[in-house]
Amino acid sequence: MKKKTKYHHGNLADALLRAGVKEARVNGPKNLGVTHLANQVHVSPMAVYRHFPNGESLKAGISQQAREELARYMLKALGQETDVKKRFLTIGRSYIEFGLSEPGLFSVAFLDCDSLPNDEDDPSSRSIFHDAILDLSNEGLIEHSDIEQVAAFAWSLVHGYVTLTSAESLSPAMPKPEAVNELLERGWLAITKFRK
Amino acid sequence: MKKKTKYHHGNLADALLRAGVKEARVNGPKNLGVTHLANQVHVSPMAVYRHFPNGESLKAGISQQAREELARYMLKALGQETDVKKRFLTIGRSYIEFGLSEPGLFSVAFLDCDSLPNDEDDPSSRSIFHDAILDLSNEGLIEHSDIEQVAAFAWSLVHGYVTLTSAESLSPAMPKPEAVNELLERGWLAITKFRK
DNA sequence: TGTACATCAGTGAACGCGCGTTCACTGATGTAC
DNA sequence: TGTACATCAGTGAACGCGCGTTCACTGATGTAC
Repeated sequence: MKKKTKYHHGNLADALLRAGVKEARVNGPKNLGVTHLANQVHVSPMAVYRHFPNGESLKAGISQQAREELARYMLKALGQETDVKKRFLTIGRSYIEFGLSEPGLFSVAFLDCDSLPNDEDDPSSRSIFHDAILDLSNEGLIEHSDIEQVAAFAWSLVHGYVTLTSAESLSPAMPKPEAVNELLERGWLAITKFRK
Repeated sequence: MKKKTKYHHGNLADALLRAGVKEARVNGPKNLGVTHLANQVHVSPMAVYRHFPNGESLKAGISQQAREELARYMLKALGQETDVKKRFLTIGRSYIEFGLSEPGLFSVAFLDCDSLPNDEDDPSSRSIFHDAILDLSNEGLIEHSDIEQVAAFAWSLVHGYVTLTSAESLSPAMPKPEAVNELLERGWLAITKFRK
């Protein structure tokens, strides 16, 4: 963090992304422009273009960072838990926890921007959901053919809950804390007990 | 629609809101600023301030319009249907239909802006959900004490589905058309069969 | 019914701002010989 | 090891733009008498 005023910054691309994530944490999607972030990093706006073709791609990079942070949070919450149901509920719960405790990051994560296709081995919340649902299928708790449907159901449920609960102005009565457990148990019921 | 160039516009507030809704339909939340909308209505920007204290409140008004349009769509889909389950599924389905067919309006509807508290008798999607769930309770299909939980569950599910499916860049594999029925049936299961 | 006048609902020019992006440039770095 | 030079990674000034908002203003409308 020392203010070494060297002419060459070192790793400006990373610094810009980190500044963007920091900004996103506080202010959400506002202020993720070229000029503002360049100022944050004490660099002239033009320097940004050495590392990103344009402002949009910088924003996309920040969004990607936010998605990875979400995924890391979920993985950390999962830990070494082996029980398949607990794993599944933890995934949902951690997704919601992250969304509610980091609303700015969460909204930036799902910003609609040109997103670089995910690096194969980067963790993504989508792949975490998917893997867990594969496990459910392997355990015989759901039909193999239901995998996609279950993924859509589970992801929709938790994503919608976060979105609506964060938009304070709109959902005066989204029940907050203990409610999450029941929400997840309901989801679990719908996922494991549904037969066409 | 005739271009009567009278000095006094007649009903500029309405015209601005309608121009905003039109813009929202096409471009979502972008371009809902004072200057742009004033241009659309062929009026000087200053004229806007005769009707709205500032740009933010104009945007809030447009958002409100969008929410009402969603609610009207849902009510129309409900029609005179009396079967309580069909009513409930129709509410979910029409919410999703609206969201997917009018992504711009939908996103503006849930824009996070200073929203005027809803007029009591304006239809709102929230109150439609709530009424239908009251019916479920009256029919004995759910516990009375579960009303809030069920509302959160149902709304989260459909809202999340729309959000994720609309964000094309992020959810390459959200299954689209027939899938909705199964999603709703799953939801119905979780709502009516869950016991604490 | 006619006129005076307050009020209402616009105009049009201007402001300062931050934005994304382009330009020609220069200081620092690394490599070839 | 020393030097010449290409390349890399920044600077700094400038551009045109649309934004929200303020100003002093004027044309149209409606009401009192």
